[in-house]
Amino acid sequence: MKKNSQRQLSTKGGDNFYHRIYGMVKVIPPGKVATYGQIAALAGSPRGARMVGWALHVLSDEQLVHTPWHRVINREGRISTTCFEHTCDEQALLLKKEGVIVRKSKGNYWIDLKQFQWKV
DNA sequence: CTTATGACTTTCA
DNA sequence: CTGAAAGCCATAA
Repeated sequence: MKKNSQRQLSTKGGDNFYHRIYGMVKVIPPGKVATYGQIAALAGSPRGARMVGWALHVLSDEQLVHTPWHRVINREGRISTTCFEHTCDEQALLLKKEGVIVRKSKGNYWIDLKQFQWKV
């Protein structure tokens, strides 16, 4: 039997930590933000930051409404992908409404993690 | 089943 | 300090 470097049967296990990620994101209080690594660590995978991004990426529009994905940002306290589409603008707006100070710098939004990073 | 890529993070030089 | 590479799990082809 070869050692599977990558899990082909990803759907195996039943309890996908995807749902855990969603739960963590939903637990983020308003006016606070969390990083992918933080959510991943809380979800049980300290290095699963990418999965957090994927998890949010695969979320349906209706799920996005129930999930404060805008409170999830990268380690720099900045929005990833250099802003996908209008989503970044919406995120910044939502965060501002919650009281989070979002600085705009050359098309990128920066958030003060020292002040707004969600701490358990 | 294998290869490649991704809303990321951390470590080494 | 900056830059490059590896690591991680899952999805797509």
